[in-house]
Amino acid sequence: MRVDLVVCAITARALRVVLWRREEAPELGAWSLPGGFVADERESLRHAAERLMAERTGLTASFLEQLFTFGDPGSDPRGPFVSVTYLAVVAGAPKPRDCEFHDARKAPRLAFHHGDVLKMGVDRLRTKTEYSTVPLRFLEEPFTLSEVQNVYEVLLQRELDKRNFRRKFLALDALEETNELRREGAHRPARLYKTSPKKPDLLKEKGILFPF
Amino acid sequence: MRVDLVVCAITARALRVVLWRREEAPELGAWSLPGGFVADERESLRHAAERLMAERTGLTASFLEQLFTFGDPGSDPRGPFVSVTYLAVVAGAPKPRDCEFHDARKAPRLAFHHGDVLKMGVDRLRTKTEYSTVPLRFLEEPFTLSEVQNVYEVLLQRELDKRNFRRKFLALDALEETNELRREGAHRPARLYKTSPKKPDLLKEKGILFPF
DNA sequence: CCAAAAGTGTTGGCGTTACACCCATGG
DNA sequence: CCATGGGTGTAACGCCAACACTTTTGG
Repeated sequence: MRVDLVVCAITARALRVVLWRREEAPELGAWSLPGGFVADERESLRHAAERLMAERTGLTASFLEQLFTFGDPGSDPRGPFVSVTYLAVVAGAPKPRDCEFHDARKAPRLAFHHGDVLKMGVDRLRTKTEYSTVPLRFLEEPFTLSEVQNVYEVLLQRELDKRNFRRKFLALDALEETNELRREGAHRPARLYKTSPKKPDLLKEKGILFPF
Repeated sequence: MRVDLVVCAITARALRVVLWRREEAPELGAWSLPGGFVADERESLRHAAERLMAERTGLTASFLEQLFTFGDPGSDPRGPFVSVTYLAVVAGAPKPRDCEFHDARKAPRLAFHHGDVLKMGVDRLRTKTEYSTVPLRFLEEPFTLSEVQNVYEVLLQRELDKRNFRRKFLALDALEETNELRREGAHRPARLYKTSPKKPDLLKEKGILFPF
């Protein structure tokens, strides 16, 4: 049983995913997603996902969620594998080890079923952006509201109105104001925020969403 | 590798799920979900789900979707299984073979992790009710608008306004009007509808949802 | 004093909700 | 003619989207 990962980060106003160049046949030299095998019958799937993420990329996920389980034996030339896929979000702009971040919209053709997995991961992320605070996981704490808005704009692929975004996002009550300011560059310093400790990602309470 | 099923139907204004009484240890006599093992490495997960559904309940799903893959070896006393779970919807009010429909809100305690699976299935169904036409799969075609409204009311667990429901649901353009009428009982006959052939279940087009 | 990003309120339009009566039929 | 569920339109309200200027800082 395999675990395959869609590992996402946001840098330079674009969504990036970790790709990996295959070093053996079949599809030698093709791009693929990082992944590997569950160690043995005693390892949980989630543990395998965390372990493989560390082993393959050297990164730690700030959000990790099961995506889908592919179990169509004929679809992989390497053998009749079941592939459990995970979506991972990484905070900040780290450097992965032994692999590269690619712009999610300009990803090359991927080996095996990995193109489908990537699409499913990115779609899920974009959908969640509309009704959850998962996008906050792309940021290192503390962060500014402008940084939050930037993450949402990248994921939703459109610009948002600053005043509306701030009013609406603060109303979610998902953030905690700090007294610190970030001063950088020749302009007014920005107030810093942290995620509120005991708030879930889901916003089903009031059907709150982001249809700006 | 196991496949376990949450099989749902709606009868007598309540959501029902198929439960199965275990006939062997451990948990002999306890209620559980229908399921079984994937036949061999050549059988796809979806095929296994369809096959086990037929074998265990004698029913055919009008909607079948993968739910989640449970892979925590310590959680099942029978062994270190991976359990791929599916959500199934059955149209009409059929009689399952060798098992029983229970009211989803009054389900007894279930064996193993099946309580979690049931909750996950019912939650998913209720969530999908708000932004998809999956609930139509509970109906045999052709159906009346009142029957559609009844299904949505059962799933959303509240009453909906008849005029608003009709206007909004017809605007989805997910139904096809037929010229037939259903005449039953001492009242005006109801117009019959079918699902529109080429409409997807998802209504992401216009962010349409059901916050009545 | 200039540039650059942070921060802040109000209004009009549209979509949602609330609401009551007539219609067609069988018995 | 009576009971039963089918079928239909409008008006008030609230929420969403659009919009521009002041503040604070570094250089």
